[in-house]
Amino acid sequence: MRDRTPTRSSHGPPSLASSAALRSDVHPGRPQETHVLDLKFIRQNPDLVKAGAAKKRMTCDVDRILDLDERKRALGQRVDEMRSVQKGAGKAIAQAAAEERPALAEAQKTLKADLKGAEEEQKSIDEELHGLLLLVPNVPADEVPDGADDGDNVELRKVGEPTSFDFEPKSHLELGEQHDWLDIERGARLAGSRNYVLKGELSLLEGAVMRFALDLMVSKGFTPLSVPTLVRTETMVGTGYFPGGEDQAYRCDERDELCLVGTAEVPITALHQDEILDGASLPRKFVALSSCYRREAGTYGKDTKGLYRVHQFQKVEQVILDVADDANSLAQHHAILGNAEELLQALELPYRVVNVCGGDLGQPQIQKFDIETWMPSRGSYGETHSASRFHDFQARRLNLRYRGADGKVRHCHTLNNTVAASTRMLIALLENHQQADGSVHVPEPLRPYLGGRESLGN
RNA sequence: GGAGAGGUGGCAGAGCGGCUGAAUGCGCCACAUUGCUAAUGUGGUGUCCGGGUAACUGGACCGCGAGUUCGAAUCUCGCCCUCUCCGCCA
Repeated sequence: MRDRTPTRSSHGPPSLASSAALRSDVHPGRPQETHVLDLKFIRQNPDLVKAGAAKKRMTCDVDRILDLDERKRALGQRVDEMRSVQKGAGKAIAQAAAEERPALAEAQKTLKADLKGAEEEQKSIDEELHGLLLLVPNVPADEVPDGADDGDNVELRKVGEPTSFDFEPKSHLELGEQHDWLDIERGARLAGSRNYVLKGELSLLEGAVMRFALDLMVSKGFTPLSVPTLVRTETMVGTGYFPGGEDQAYRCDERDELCLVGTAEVPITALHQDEILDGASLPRKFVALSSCYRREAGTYGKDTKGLYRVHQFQKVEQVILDVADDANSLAQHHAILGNAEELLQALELPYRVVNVCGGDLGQPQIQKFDIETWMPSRGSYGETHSASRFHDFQARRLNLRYRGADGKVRHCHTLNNTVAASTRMLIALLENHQQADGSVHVPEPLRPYLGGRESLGN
């Protein structure tokens, strides 16, 4: 018996999706069992898991899981015993005189057949159990407010006031047109709807924001990374996006079992999968700039205008891998939230922070804070950042562990937050910093990245 | 894409059908010893599942999966990955 860290954990997304397609055959190089979750926790706290799912407005068949678990363990004992007998007999045969061997070997055959039958039963139980476990939602933290959808998210604070203008403000689309900064039509011609081309100063501004965000995080001790954005299906499962999020990801065809990531969170968090890190090396803080790809399936007719909802954008993402300590993780959660707030304040943008309610939470997170930045053309705050805390959910799936000072091996805790997502930052910058003549004020920290320019479009 | 080689414990590296969960070295831990450091000696040192309060104990794991066999790290097949050479290419 080992480590019984009394922590929660779990797995899997809400929609049933194609979990069949995600089975062992798609997980090369790793034993199927490893990224399955903490069955022990579910066994010991079934009601907590059920209540957690209910809070997230999700369903999961805990009773079926417990039933399978019990059968699995009983069967496991039987199989272990049979194998023990088989091993003993095998050794006896090895030592027996040559002429006695055929008879002894013959006697082993029935045991072998029984064993095989039991193993097959074991396998089918494992498969069903594994599939169900992948779908168990992580138990939300106590700090998560109750609620059904984003309308029930709780505002924690508002920083700055919605920008007021003494002229009729333009939308980022209008500004883009005025300065020939944005070509939506040709973007669509090149790549379909929800695609765009940034031109001239706007393209430079994008680069400036991304670089500023990256430098800000590096100055805070985060290690910059350049990571693959095309990853294995396995990596998507490990980070909790699959099963359930298949429709949101672009996938390569059968020649390459790869997916385009929707965020650098995926490759960064999975960087140390299957490793046992030295606890003294934690926390590991990473930041990466990457392209992000989102299919936006099921959003037809929603946010169809402009840069708000697009298929591809650039994003600087921060990720922390840390020890399994709830209080510490909560503190880190607030820290990464603070990092993003610092960026918004430096860019002189008004925003608010909300504590996402249970019903608006995904299956992997135990808590999420969203930052919404004021967007004049929407007349409201629009989501620009999302800070998530996962407990050991992702680490379990990724088999990401560390050895603590006490010598014990535990799963890490993982957290991540946006630092800056290009398109939504551009909307906020353009619209909040526009002047009466259509020029755009450049916040001080961005100027070094724009050759010292104090404003664009003039 | 073509041709070879290979994937074994934290690392290096043996093993090539039973006595191997795995030699040996390094690293690490403990104890001993030397006036500190270094050196030396002895012992220990993987992960996962299950049973037991515990000491302890059954089983699995030598890239992954399937197969042959009474028995596989060792043989066969499929897959993944790495390295070298050639070709192609930003």
